[in-house]
Amino acid sequence: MSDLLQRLRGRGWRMTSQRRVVAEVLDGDHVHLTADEVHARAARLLPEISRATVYNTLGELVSLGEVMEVSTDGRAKRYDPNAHRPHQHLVCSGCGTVRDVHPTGDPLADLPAEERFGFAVSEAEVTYRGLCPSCA
Amino acid sequence: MSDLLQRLRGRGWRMTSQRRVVAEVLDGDHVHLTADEVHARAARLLPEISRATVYNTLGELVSLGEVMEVSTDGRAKRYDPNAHRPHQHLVCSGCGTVRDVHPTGDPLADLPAEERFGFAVSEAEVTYRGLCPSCA
DNA sequence: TCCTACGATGGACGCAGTCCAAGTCAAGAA
DNA sequence: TTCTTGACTTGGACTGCGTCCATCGTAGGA
Repeated sequence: MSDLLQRLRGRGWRMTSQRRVVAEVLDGDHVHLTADEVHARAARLLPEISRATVYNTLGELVSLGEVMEVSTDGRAKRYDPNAHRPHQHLVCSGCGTVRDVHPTGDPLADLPAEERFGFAVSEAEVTYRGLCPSCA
Repeated sequence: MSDLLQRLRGRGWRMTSQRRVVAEVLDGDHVHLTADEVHARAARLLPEISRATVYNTLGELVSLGEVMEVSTDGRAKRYDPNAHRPHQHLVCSGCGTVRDVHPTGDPLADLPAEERFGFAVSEAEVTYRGLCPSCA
């Protein structure tokens, strides 16, 4: 059983086959899937799983901090299982694929106090855009 | 007549009352309105304007580079009339309001070649998140 | 003034996501 | 092991945001 499932059990999750399958799909390869893609992959393992359950489970994983929600364009949100190591995203303007990247430097340091307008700024999200090798 | 309308006319736009009104709404105060908000304000000036027209006009303004599309959360896109001076956005996690900010430093410089994975990276979008004074 | 191609209209449609009432079942209690 | 119960799942309806399309209207050149 994966680390993820163990952590979830430790947090008092009732372990159902649906939740196990969703966690397994996310844990698999570190791609950034949409909810529908997660549903499609989960359904290959557990044909009767419903969309609502996938949405519920993803939402719980996000609020537990186990998964990151990424909205790169105005379309479907993507789910990033790599929530424990801070990182930013590189998005292909052609095909929409998303890669994790680890820039040097802290964008928060680039925002001087007089540009914060009294906000309590807590995080900076950076999205790099460009064309991936196959789209270029 | 505003600069915006003059530029549009110079680009061969057919000047209709609908387009004039949408441009006027965006040119007004530099808030970041959703398409629906633009429609509502436009309808105060021209009651019969349709949603489709507002969406079309906003789309054209974006592709002409006169307006920026900002999607801060997974919900409705917002339209930023300040497209000529490069800037980033500061979003309140409480109420969702968006402010333009001008950070020092270039986030592109923080992404080393070995983190670009062969992508032709052309831009970096930074979203700062935090609580605004009234939400804190 | 007339013509016509570009733009506006509004209603249907599609996708992403949420909600809800009813049914199911994981896991602790006995 | 079986019972019990409340947490979880289901699927279908619904909402919000955005797009599409056939038809109608009109800006602006001839």
